[in-house]
Amino acid sequence: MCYKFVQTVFKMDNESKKVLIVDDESDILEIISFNLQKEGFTTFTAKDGNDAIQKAQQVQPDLIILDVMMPFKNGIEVCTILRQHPQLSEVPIILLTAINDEQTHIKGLESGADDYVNKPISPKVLVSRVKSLLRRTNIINTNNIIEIGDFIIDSEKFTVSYKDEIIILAKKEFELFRLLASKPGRVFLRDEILNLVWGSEVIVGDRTIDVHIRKVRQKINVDCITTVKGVGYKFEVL
Amino acid sequence: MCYKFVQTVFKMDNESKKVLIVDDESDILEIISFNLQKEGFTTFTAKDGNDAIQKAQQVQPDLIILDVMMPFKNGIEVCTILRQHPQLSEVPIILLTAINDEQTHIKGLESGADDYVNKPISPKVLVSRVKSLLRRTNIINTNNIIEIGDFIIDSEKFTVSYKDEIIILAKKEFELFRLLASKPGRVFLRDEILNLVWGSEVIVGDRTIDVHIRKVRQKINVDCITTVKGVGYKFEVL
DNA sequence: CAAGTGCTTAACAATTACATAATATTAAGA
DNA sequence: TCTTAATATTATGTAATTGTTAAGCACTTG
Repeated sequence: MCYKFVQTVFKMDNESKKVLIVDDESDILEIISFNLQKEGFTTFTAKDGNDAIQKAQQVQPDLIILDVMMPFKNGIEVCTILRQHPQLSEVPIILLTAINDEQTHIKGLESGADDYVNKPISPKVLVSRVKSLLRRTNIINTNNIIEIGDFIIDSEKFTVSYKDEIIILAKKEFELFRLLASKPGRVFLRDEILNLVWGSEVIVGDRTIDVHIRKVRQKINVDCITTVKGVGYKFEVL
Repeated sequence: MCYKFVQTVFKMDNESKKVLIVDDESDILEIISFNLQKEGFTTFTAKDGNDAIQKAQQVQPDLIILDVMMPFKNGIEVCTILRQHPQLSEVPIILLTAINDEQTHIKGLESGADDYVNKPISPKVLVSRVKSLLRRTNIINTNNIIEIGDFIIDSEKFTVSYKDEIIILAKKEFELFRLLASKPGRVFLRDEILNLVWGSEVIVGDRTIDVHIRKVRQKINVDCITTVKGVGYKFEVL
């Protein structure tokens, strides 16, 4: 039996993704934060370039939104610095730029930004770009196929298959199964499962997990999810 | 991360990309040609609108740079004509416009241009825009023929056929279908679809995607587009 | 200018995922 | 074996998501 899996699978869906927003205007920080949180993202803010770099190191965000026009260090400078940082050089960055500012767009992309959004900001556009960029980068730099035992879990295709048979799981079921299978043998506490699949802000009853486990077990129809009473669940290949 | 990746792929790719430059001032033709060639592009030139259309048919360029102010036919007229041309309707077009000429910008985008660059031209800006636009259009496999299952999707002819039967799709329908079919099995999020088919600055209602999916399904009349609830859509050959 | 096409939206229907409640079952300690 | 806490199972209502249809608008074409 072969064990191929990736660590980044850990942070699963939007629910648990961290976004750092950097702007000197607090109104804008609020608007963006609000809209991203509404979509299940966890947000952090910084109000200038230096602050941004510090916060980025602390929280290790999954994506950074950077205003270009800022005091002390502007967005492009921050971007350049981040790209040279050992732990942050890979973080996707979206720049907020004034419309029609060609020079800035180019400098931005050259300094390593992945995308830019024009001001004035449409929250809908921004959220859409964030999701799209996260998915794009995720697909490019992580192996989204977990192969374990006779199971193949393909996040790109959103499918699970067992010995060439395709099993159709609903969104939550899929995420739950993928989480457990991402670290075979490891026990996930009920709290961990809640955080990673449902997100930290969402409050759901305890029985909800059980019910989803039940559905997965039913659909998978292979005895591979073990209950650890009083603790949680784990995935095991037989 | 994905930046580095794209960059390297690019330099290998540029060699083969053909760019047609249209302007009545020969100095400008030279400057642009020189700078694009330096980056590995193959360039062609035309000095007025009629010439442009003729050359475009001959060389089938991957991208066209069009000056707006030209004798005989201006850039916007040329753009409109190209957009109706069977083989050239999908070629990315960059307009060169006088700065601050909002009316022209608007007309330009309405006539089907993909981007515009203000005069006086900065070669660096222009080259960067060319790359960026090519990258954008490249994601969706333009200029290629996708053959998948019994489908043949021809981006040049703008046609889809299924088992020798030709299916006529409207522009958006075609682009939507092509996007899904370009990566069979892969789920495209609704946000990804919006960004890649409608463009990131456009805001359309949520039901718009559904309606287009419906139309494609109806016209295709083969069950090959699967809904993944809460996630997006995917194309699958059966 | 009438007819046609493509696109978007609104309104409503249909479907499905999900959370919860209620009850049953299991497992471990006394 | 009994007790109890934890989990399993089932059923059900509802909220969220998608499907469908038709209508309106802008633009094109004959």
